[in-house]
Amino acid sequence: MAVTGNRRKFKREGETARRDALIDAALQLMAEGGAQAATVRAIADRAGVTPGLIRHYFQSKEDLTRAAYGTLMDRMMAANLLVLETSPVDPAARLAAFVAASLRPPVVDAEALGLWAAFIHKLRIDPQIRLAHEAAYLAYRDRLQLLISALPRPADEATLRAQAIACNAVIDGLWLEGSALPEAFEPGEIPRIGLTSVGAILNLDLLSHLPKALT
Amino acid sequence: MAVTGNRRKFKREGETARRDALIDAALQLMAEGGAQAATVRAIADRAGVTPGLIRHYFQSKEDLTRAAYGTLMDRMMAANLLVLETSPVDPAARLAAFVAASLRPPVVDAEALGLWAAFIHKLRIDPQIRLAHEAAYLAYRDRLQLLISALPRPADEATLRAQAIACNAVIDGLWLEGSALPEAFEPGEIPRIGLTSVGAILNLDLLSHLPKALT
DNA sequence: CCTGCAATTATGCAAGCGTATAATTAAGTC
DNA sequence: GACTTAATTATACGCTTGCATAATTGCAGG
Repeated sequence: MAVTGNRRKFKREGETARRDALIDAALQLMAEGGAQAATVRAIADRAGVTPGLIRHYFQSKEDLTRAAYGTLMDRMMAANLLVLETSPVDPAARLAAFVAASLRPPVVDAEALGLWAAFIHKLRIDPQIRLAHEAAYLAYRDRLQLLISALPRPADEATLRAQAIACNAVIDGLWLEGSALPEAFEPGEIPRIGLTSVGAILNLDLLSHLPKALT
Repeated sequence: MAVTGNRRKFKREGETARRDALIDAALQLMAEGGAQAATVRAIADRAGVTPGLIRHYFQSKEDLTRAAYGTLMDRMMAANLLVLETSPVDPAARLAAFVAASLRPPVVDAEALGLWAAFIHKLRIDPQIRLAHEAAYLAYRDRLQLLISALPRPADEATLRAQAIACNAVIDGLWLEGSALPEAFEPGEIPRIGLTSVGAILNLDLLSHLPKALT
């Protein structure tokens, strides 16, 4: 990297910029090569700094990892909200758009799956990460349940919960398989099956309610 | 471990026994702590041997890892077959039993999920592991499709495929969430929702066809 | 009994890991 | 422009990793 003489020149950046850069680098590396690829040296290298700087902004590598997971969850949550903001008002169409968006790139993506897998075993060990994961999962499911409850029809709380869990499961399962084995599916097959299945679970036709974003 | 004097006594075992022991140890460790926990020393320690022996039975640690994944896939496949052998003859009841078995311990289990996650990123890198994964996934899905096609009703190939993918996705999604966050669900809720959802996708009542293995 | 061979252990090495600490330097302040 | 301070780099330490190699030892066939 940029070295003149034998000591590296550098520019001072704001704290948040550097923290973000380090977190980004860590997430990228974990997505590409799992947790083992995100070493302090590799992270620093990708962020364009030297390893020691990590310890200046984070108490430990574990601390950086936790911060990275939090950032990841925040981003996913924000992406979901964005989809809802730019989606129709008709309840069925809203739900269809939400489901379809969850079953396409960049959500369905091999690296996204890799990133998720890299954190899985930390869930069981680190209570802080576990809490963040639980909150994110429930937030997504609750959003789904809200979309379902907005449909024009009667529904009690218990079936709403069960339907939200079921729809969430279809989406997660398709996300998982589509990300792990993209070539095992035809183009557009995953969103289509997702809409059909969610529709079957909720007993309504979602495919016809999807805006022209479909292919 | 058992040491007398300063050199460790040992017993000679058959080749397959030692290989199995090493593979078992590797899988256990990966399930508990991810790929990073399965070091050659930890594996050898759990298998009750010294690290050097690994290189006597496997060309490298990567070689052992590949063998471990193959063994894992074989076991899962065998477990699925066993469920089918001890299940009823009525098509709907058979399908119900198969689905329910996939949504209970020991299939739904935090360590099983951890094991799966530990291999995920190797899928993208190692073609051998990727092929094994693809074969196992398609085998499971084909089995599911066969169970669906045995149901007493007309169905063309295309809808059969779509339904198999959808049912597989529900099962995978519920497996994933039930394994990652067991306390987010009531006892028995996951198999019940699984049967209901698969039933909704296939347009039939599976819950009433389940043998008394339900709780 | 003993002899030979393969299974197993012991030892060591080079590389990479996370972390601690000291030396530098960019940039704001007066 | 000297002075200060925090951001950044440089260096080093102890530990762990996968792997290679040499030294042992259990065990089967004479």
